[in-house]
Amino acid sequence: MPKQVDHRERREMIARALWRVVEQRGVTHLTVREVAREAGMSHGQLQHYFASREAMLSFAMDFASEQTSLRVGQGLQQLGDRPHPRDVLRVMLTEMLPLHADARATSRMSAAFVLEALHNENFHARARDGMTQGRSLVEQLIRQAITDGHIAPGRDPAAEAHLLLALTGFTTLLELGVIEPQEALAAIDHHLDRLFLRTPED
Amino acid sequence: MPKQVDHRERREMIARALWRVVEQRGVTHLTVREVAREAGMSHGQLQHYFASREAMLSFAMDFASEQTSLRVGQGLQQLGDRPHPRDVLRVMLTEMLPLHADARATSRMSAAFVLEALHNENFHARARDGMTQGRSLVEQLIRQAITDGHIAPGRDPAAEAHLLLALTGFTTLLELGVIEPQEALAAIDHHLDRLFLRTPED
DNA sequence: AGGGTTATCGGCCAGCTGTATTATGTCAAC
DNA sequence: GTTGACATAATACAGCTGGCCGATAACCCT
Repeated sequence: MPKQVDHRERREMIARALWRVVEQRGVTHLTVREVAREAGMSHGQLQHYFASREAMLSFAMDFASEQTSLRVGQGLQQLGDRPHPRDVLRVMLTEMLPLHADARATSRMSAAFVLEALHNENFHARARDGMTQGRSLVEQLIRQAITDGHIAPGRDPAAEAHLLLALTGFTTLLELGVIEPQEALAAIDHHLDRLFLRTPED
Repeated sequence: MPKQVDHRERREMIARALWRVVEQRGVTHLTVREVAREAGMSHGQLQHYFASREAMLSFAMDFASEQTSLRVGQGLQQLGDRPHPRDVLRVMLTEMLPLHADARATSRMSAAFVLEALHNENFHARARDGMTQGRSLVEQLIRQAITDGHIAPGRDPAAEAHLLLALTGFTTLLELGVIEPQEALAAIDHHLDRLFLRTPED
């Protein structure tokens, strides 16, 4: 029944199957055949949508980034107009940590991707650029917050941005069950509480 | 010339070869044959020292933990008697981050190990226990520092311990070249500066 | 209605994987 | 000097890997 098919949609479907394989069975089981099985198709069919394993991985990773950005965007939208920068940072952090099913899938993809990126020039550049962009974003947000009087002027925007990004280190602790989600959230709130000044309008 | 051979020594030599493979070529190239080649022996010989691939990985990981602990211990020794808890935490953090060759090797091993541990019950328990132990250590250190007046009594020891452990998240930023080592160190010092009180005897 | 495109399937391949087995060489003890 | 344990090497093997190709079928357009 080969109707005309939406390739983009099919690829996303395959990418989600790939995420499930990574999440449920681990990177070592990330093979073309296994992904095809998870997606409910033959590996011949899968090759019709991805010419190579690398192309499949590449798409799945980009898609994971997109979906994470999307979740962050949705979280920000719920904060309404002119949200407090503290809440903005909190949304960004919590959506990047494996605190719920969607985030866990993309988080594991990201971890596996980074590990491979260290020995793949193509992947490396993209991972690096993505993170550098995030770093600039956070730093700019902090600068603005200082200007707006939400953060003490003495704080170093670069160092504070680095510290916030480093908090993605909670990922490992959460995944291994060393700490519970609410403990991670409490620690993040502690950190943000000390970063931001208590201003009257809050 | 099969003299009597120190098995432990041989295994450590193989483990270091395994680290080099992981560091230089990536986890995907972590195969019995590749490790044997890196160690300069036939894969038949390697099998004489490790009955299975899993046994080899297991040993290499334990050995990485040991060596990391050793480096931390050496760093602490250089601080002399009764070191300031701030310096103790700084040594622990800096030895866990990929800031020099030895640390980078064990750090990458650890990252690969965690990723696999999520789907291997044996590995999972050991990774979890190791981190839980580290968590307790840091938390106890903070409690003592509060008692000794180095940290404000209002601080939550658990949350502060979690934040410090989360700073291992610098690993990813460093490995990808998003930030430079001195930037990570500066951020860590910023954090420690705010955690500890300035006491007269310092 | 028919020709061209697209979709799907199944099997094939060379290469690599971890493991098991066998053969050969080398030492120490009796 | 023979025996037995140990060390090393080489090979065999079944299974899986990613990539490739041909067959078949379903659709679209003219």
